[in-house]
Amino acid sequence: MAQITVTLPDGSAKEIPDGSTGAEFAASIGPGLAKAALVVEADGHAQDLAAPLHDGDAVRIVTDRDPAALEHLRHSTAHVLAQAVLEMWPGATFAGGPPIDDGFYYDFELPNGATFTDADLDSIDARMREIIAADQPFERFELSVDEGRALMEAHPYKRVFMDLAAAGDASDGEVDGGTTISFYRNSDTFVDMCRGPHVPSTGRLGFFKLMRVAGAYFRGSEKNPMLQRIYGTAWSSKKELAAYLNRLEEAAKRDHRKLAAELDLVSWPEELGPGLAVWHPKGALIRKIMEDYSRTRHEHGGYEFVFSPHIAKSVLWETSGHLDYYADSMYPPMEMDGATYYPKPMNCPFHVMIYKSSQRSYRDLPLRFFELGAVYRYELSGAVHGLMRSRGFTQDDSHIFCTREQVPDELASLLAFVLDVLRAFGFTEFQAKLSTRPPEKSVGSDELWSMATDGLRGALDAAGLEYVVDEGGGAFYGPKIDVDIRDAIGRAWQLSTIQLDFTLPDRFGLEYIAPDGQKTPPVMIHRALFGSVERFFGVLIEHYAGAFPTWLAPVQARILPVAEAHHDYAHDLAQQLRAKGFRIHVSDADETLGQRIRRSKGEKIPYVLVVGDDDVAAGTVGVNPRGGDVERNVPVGDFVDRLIEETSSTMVSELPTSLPAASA
RNA sequence: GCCCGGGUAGCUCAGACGGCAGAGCAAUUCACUCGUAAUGAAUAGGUCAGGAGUUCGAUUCUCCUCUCGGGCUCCA
Repeated sequence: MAQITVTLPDGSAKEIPDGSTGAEFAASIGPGLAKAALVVEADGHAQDLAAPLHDGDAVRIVTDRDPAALEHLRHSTAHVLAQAVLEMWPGATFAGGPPIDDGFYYDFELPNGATFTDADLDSIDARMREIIAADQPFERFELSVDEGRALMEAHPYKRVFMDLAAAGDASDGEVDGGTTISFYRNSDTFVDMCRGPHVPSTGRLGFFKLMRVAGAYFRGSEKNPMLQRIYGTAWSSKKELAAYLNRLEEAAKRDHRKLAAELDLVSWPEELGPGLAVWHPKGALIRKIMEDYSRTRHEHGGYEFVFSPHIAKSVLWETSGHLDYYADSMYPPMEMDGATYYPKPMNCPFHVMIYKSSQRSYRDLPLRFFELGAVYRYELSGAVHGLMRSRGFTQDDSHIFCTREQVPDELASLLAFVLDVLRAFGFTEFQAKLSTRPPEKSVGSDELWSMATDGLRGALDAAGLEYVVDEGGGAFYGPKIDVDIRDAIGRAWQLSTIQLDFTLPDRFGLEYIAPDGQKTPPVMIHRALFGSVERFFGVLIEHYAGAFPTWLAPVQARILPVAEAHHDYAHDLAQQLRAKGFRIHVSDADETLGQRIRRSKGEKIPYVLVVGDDDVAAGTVGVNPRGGDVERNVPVGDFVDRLIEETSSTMVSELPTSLPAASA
């Protein structure tokens, strides 16, 4: 038999018989590897072990320890899910079922519009485990598009995928080339069109859990029928599965809606309506600290504070373009004195009005307006989510008006400013996203859009921030940079946004007098740093699991007198600490010491101070720090130093008095 | 808005083939005055989300509405 030559990852060449499959190749390397092998990569394309290798392939064996293997495993588990459902619901059809972060899903349509229930998940799970126990091998084969259509005659959604593939649209995947379609069969009763690769057989699977059922539009469009989606998670070991489920529990404990109630921060009374919150004293105090810090930083960073009303006449929103492009998200209008008023969904047009209020010169620029502006957006009822997504929220909104020449420096210093403030709140990891012109619903010339997009790209490069590009994800008036932060348990949250806008200045006829005496349109930069004060607060709650750092904690220390004899000392000490600017509470309630400590710990107060006979005599305190060991007989002065040290970096007197980079 | 699942005391949750609603914590009162995560006793607290229907009788069954959660879509 003729030999072919393949290249191994270490660069060495190996001769194997022509027609050898990946499995035979793996066996020729070593029996241990053959056992661990899931798929091979030939010329960068993962293929399953049953497929033949070709002469000249650069071959790599993917084992179950390889990150890519997890995807194969999840994809294979999705097939097992589909097999189980199709067997259990005769007449059911299926659409797409890809691997995703942490697991997989599969979309189905059940006969007569039937739906899944949670109880179904249990029986589907049981059937899936039977399929896995049967250790069915995954077998790959290829058909032409016509043959494929015939094979999938009972499954219209699959035929849509095939039609898309035949039309050259590979975005829906599961296709080889476009003329030929690959299929995977793992039993007499189940075949799925699929790009693969898969694990060699279903016996390799098993560490999975079906998580939930959900509705999902076919191909993600509201215009398409809604299918029944089943989500699952899958891992390569029992330990990893358990760790994942544990992570979910951990995240649930941090849920800001739960902690907001437990810590008495915010609530959502039914009487107000969905997505509308009231702030309780402790939540409001933290918010005030956040806002004060933000205001001070902005003041030092060369911003000027402005204010604007909550409603404005329709002409403003017509000029801005919001009524043309954003009306779906706006609250309905109010008729008054023969005019039509809308609650504001954005602050921008008001700041534009302030710019327009006088003749501007290039000497005035850049102008940086800042406002904590409440906006109202009619979010779909199914979209509201605690503080993260509400119908009324406060943007820490800034609009910068500058010349085209100033844009690069301004953007660069802006990004640096944003990251610096986020770091002060304890975030250290960032991920940026550059969003470009939307395919529909946008204004402005191509030339302006590409100039604006290049400007943002330059700022990202200057900041040395890694970014991904979201094609078509921009606002209707311009491209944008979004900055995601990563929280303490690794989740990403979208917060800051920087949007470049050549359009609004044009629509409102903004201008400044350039050095040459010509009237010139300024460039406008929209920027939110927290994004929304509400969402940022929600993220902070989850990031810190409610245990706010001392500078943000609503109560920084609670003093507990051991007995009545120590009450005076406790209150004197509290006055002394308050005089230094700290937030101190005394609990001399008629409760045992243990009870009061327990309550204080539940409130996640940074320091519990216990004072008794020893302390009254020596001028000391017993310090019980959050998450630390008790220290007895600490001199009061030492404790004050500790508080000062923990809070000084965010105290107003210590804040930077200029922008952190460029443009000074 | 669409699909699925919930809503019982301030909170966490039991409960009932349809027959006067239950616990723990919290609250209030009394006693206890206490050195590092729950002192004891007593009291009060609910139109079982709202409305309609079926029924002798509905918190329980059916329908509608509101609302919350998980998704889809969207988004700061």
